[in-house]
Amino acid sequence: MTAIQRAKGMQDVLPEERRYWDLITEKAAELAHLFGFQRIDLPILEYTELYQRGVGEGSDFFVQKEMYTLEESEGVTLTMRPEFTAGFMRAYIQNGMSSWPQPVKLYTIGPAFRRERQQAGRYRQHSQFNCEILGEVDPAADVEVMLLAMNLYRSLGFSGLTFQLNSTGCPVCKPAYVQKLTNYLAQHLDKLGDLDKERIQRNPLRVLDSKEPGMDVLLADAPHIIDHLCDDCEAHFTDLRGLLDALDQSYSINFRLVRGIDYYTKTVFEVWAEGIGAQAAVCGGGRYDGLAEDIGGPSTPGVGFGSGIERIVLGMQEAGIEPPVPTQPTVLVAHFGGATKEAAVQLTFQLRAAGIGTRLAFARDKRSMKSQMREANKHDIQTVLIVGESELEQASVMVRPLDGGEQTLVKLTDVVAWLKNK
RNA sequence: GCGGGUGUAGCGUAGUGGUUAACGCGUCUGGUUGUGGCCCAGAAGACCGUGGGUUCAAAUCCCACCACUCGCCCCA
Repeated sequence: MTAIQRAKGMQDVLPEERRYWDLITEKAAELAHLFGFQRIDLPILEYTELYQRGVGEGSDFFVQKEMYTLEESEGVTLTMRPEFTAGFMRAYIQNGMSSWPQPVKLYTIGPAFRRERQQAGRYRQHSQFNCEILGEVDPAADVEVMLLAMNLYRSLGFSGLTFQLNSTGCPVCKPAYVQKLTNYLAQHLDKLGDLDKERIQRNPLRVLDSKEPGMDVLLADAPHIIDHLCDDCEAHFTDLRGLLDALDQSYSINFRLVRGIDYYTKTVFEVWAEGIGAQAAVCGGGRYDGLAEDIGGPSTPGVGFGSGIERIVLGMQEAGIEPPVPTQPTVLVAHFGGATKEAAVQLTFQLRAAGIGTRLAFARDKRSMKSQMREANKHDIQTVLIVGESELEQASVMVRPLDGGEQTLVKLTDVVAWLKNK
């Protein structure tokens, strides 16, 4: 493995693609601030226990196979964050945010790591925009994070977006529902594939988002969780829908939308977009009122979402959305080496100090003017400043516009003003 | 972990058994002495993914492996 090659599942973000990231992160931060969220940054490495507890000891499947874990010292391991929510909650508890004005609304943008086979828009290192409201049970908080996500994709120019909405209940009502679902599925074992039979054992809710053929019909008649919610969850869901309706925000109740982890409660939602392969979801979120206790802290409600930047980029490219190209210098300083090079370097930094984006022609010794002009042309330079010996004798530079205009001799002391008035 | 597709210069491709592997784009240089785009010329750049095998002869046929990619599993 000595090849010069990036590690499996990793991506280089080159300038051409980076401009999508710039636009996304810029819009995300702008919206987050508009909604009253504050940015924080969390460590990439956390003690492994945080994720073990957060996700549940039973889910050791991914703990062993899909997390990057390294040994810190004897018996102590650190894990590269596979997600953000547990880290948010840890930071909330550890920094005493329960004594801040409630609720606490936070967002962050950064990388997360999962050791899985890659698919379209799904990599081992991926970046997420995450928003969380901690310490609030009001369904209006759910609406805030949902609409923040939706507004982001709208402002980026997406069309054909849909909200997928469901409730996953709570420890009061979920177990009974899971039992009802299991019973129903048990009565139709003959219509299930091997994969779904295994899912019944491991996590019956997962049968709901099975991609096996024929499941649409079978699941349509299965018990749906929203018909089996406890009073509290029912009220929360009703309130949430009422608020969305009041906002004229459309959504699809999707009874097959599930979260496999126990700390999720009540609201679960996704935003779907086209053009990102088999994974339609461009964002996933929900309420996690049980998480704080799971990781060993005081009961703290929370709701939020995470959105994969790579998937958004993919969707934008698919939709033909063009982010702006970052501004580059429009002035190039050319020279002939020796004393003219020194003068050219001085002029270049003088222009930059005056706020004029400037590119300096590099040349170890001397370089043909043709070559320097070609360089200017390739970089969409509008004006070339030629620093030659004859010009220097007059304390001037030749100002050569590339749009076909005449070149003129300008005093060194007047160059900045000349360029600014142009 | 399972399955499909693909691997020839930086990028996109041609070449399907026979001399120094081709073309386009890109890069660099030049087309007289200090001036871009277009055009012209030249140069650099590929152990044809890797390793075996078949053959007088392999980029080309066979096998294995690796990588990339898409999907399944899983999805915090």
